[in-house]
Amino acid sequence: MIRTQNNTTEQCIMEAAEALFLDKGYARTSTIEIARVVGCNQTLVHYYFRSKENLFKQVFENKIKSFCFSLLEISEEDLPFKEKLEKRIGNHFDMLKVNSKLPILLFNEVHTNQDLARKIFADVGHLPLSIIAHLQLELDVEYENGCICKTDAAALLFSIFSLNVMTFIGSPLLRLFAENSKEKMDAILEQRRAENIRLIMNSLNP
Amino acid sequence: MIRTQNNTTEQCIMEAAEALFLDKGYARTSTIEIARVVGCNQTLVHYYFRSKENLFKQVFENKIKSFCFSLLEISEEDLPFKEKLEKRIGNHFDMLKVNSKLPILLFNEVHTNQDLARKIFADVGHLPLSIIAHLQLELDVEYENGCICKTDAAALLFSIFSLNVMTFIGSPLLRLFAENSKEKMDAILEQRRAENIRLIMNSLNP
DNA sequence: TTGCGTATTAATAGACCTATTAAATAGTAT
DNA sequence: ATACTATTTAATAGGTCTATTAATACGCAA
Repeated sequence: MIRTQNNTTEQCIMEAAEALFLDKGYARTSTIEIARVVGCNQTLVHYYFRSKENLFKQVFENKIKSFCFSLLEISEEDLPFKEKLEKRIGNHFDMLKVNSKLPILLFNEVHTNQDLARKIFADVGHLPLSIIAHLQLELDVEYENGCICKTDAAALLFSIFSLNVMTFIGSPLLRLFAENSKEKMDAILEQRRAENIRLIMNSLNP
Repeated sequence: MIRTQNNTTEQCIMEAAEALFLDKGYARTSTIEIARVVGCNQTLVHYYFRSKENLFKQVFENKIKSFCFSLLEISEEDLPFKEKLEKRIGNHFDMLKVNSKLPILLFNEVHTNQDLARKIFADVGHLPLSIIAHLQLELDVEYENGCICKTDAAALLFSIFSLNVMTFIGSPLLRLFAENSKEKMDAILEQRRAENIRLIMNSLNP
């Protein structure tokens, strides 16, 4: 058995599985291939994780949580509302940048594999409506003070989510403009980050 | 053989294939299942289309073209720039609404099945940069006239694309708010349509 | 060393999938 | 009817996949 790290076999399997699932999706990734990457027998994948589905759930459980809630987390800092929001949008973008292949994977499973999706998101639980309500309160205060226009919290969050997530789901399109240069691609992503923030902040103007 | 329409078998296969591909993705759809839906022998799928890949390409060839270029088509009407743009965003949204499952299917294939993606998009050809350049000219004129802020055409198109497409890729999220009511879901989509237009038009303000 | 639990392997059952082949049937023109 | 073509079917080769089973190697405590 050849291991890439000095990790346990179990960890190696999870790492290989994560990379392959992100690259090729759930359906196109086989336990045999995961084992091949790790350099172990395919039986071990089932020995440690019992089933492919279970492996998937264990690998992405935490990532899914942070993916779902990263936009909703309340920042601790006591900054003016608009600065806090700008930071929040940027943080969300940055989180996506280090998990750039996660959105398409998750949304594809949700759309095409309802069964798996239900099992996965059962653990994640329901949307924390209280947090959205909290943001709504903040927005209402800003509105009363004439700082922003009347704004629906859920709609605002979905707009932020759309712009940020689509940057990475649509990355093949952006790559057409990057001409295979990693530097150009990074520059384009930076532009998108700034543009997404600008678009949202602009939309709040009274 | 049971046919749902008085179409030819070939058409029935294409229709069933389209529905199944959109529902379950390429990898999870089998030619056997397509045949089962049509009510014919699985061999017929290969008789008419030679391979699953070929069937996929034939089924989606036209839809892919319109998906790629719908945002780029130049409207014939001679309206003021801003009205033309508003219409364009709305038209793009409406096109997506009647093909709501197409975006996740296509982006998933592009991300997870480079091979198929290359074959598909070879036919679609390259981005018509000339059209983007044409939009840039219009934007520059508007800017000179002080009607809008300095705006990059490609960035603007990507923002519109992001907001509109993500409405449908992210529809499972929106559904959480619709509480299984078709009417509520339609209302939410209408809100998103208006909100996407508002966001983009707002972003152009000088 | 023996014994025992853990880790690993080979072998394989049982499904399902794509694609091909050869044969049967339906349809149509002569 | 006959012959020819188009359509449809059954059978199956050949592949891959998930998961299980039984056997082997390893590590370590007694």
